[in-house]
Amino acid sequence: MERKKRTYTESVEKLRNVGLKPTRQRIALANILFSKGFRHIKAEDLYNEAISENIKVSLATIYNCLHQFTEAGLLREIKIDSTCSYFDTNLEPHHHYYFEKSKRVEDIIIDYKTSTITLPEPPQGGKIRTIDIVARVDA
Amino acid sequence: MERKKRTYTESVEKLRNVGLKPTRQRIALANILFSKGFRHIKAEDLYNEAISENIKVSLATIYNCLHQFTEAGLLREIKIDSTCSYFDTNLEPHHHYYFEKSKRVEDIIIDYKTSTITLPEPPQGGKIRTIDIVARVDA
DNA sequence: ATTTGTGCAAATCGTTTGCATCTGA
DNA sequence: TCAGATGCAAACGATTTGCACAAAT
Repeated sequence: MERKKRTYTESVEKLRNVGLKPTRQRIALANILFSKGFRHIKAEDLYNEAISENIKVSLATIYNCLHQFTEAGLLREIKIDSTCSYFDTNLEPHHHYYFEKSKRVEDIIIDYKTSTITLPEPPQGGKIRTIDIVARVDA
Repeated sequence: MERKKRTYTESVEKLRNVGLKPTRQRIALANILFSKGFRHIKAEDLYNEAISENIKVSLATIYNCLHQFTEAGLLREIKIDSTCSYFDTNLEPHHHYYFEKSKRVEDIIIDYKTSTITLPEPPQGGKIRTIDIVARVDA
């Protein structure tokens, strides 16, 4: 009970900090997303999890929130599979394993002591926003 | 005329080599894909290009062929954007710039003299099939 | 002749949108 | 109060599927 209350307060704070009004649904989703370690989650999964916790929320709101959280810098969207989007709660620079059979995503922490990537300048003077590395695993 | 005929024959050969029956549509699509340098193409684009060259083909066949070509090792599918798939005619190991505004894809040839990537072992004993590197450019 | 490919239209799937209703400050 | 959030169902766009017809060997 105490723990639950603390999680709730933390979610409210987190939302306020990024300028999002702490509504029932946003608080509940933030609780799910941020209270038990790093996660890679699909909209559908988050929806099911919310429903199974008796949170009254629609799929449209799930999508809205995921995008709002991403824009606010609470999540990072990862594009791995053309059939669906994943959202990552780990904001630190890191990369991913993608298990193609189980469609699961897992973090890779690259050791930059033994890794260097040198890219040529992008043509047309654009700035590189991110570099995504995905190791696709046959499992 | 002579050049056209040679391209045609080459496409027929190429299809036979990978065990695909050289039908009108497959030959025509192979001509488009493989006769003018490396390309990154979407199903829709290939369809439009085919139509504008008066090739009688349906979108369903475009998808069939792209997948058959990919399985046969003539193309490589690249997953960059969750809204659509790209197919790359360059089979050499290389990576990509993705211009997010124009949704264009361009090759990066990484210089492995100055780049090394060391990944930890994938968990669960799966084998790494490919490593995809996408530099997302704000242009 | 027999196998294989193709076209079409309908179905599917993840995601987005429009709009009426509700909620939080 | 009242801007902003939510729910619902319908719209969407890329891709796939089922099945009758056509083409390649």
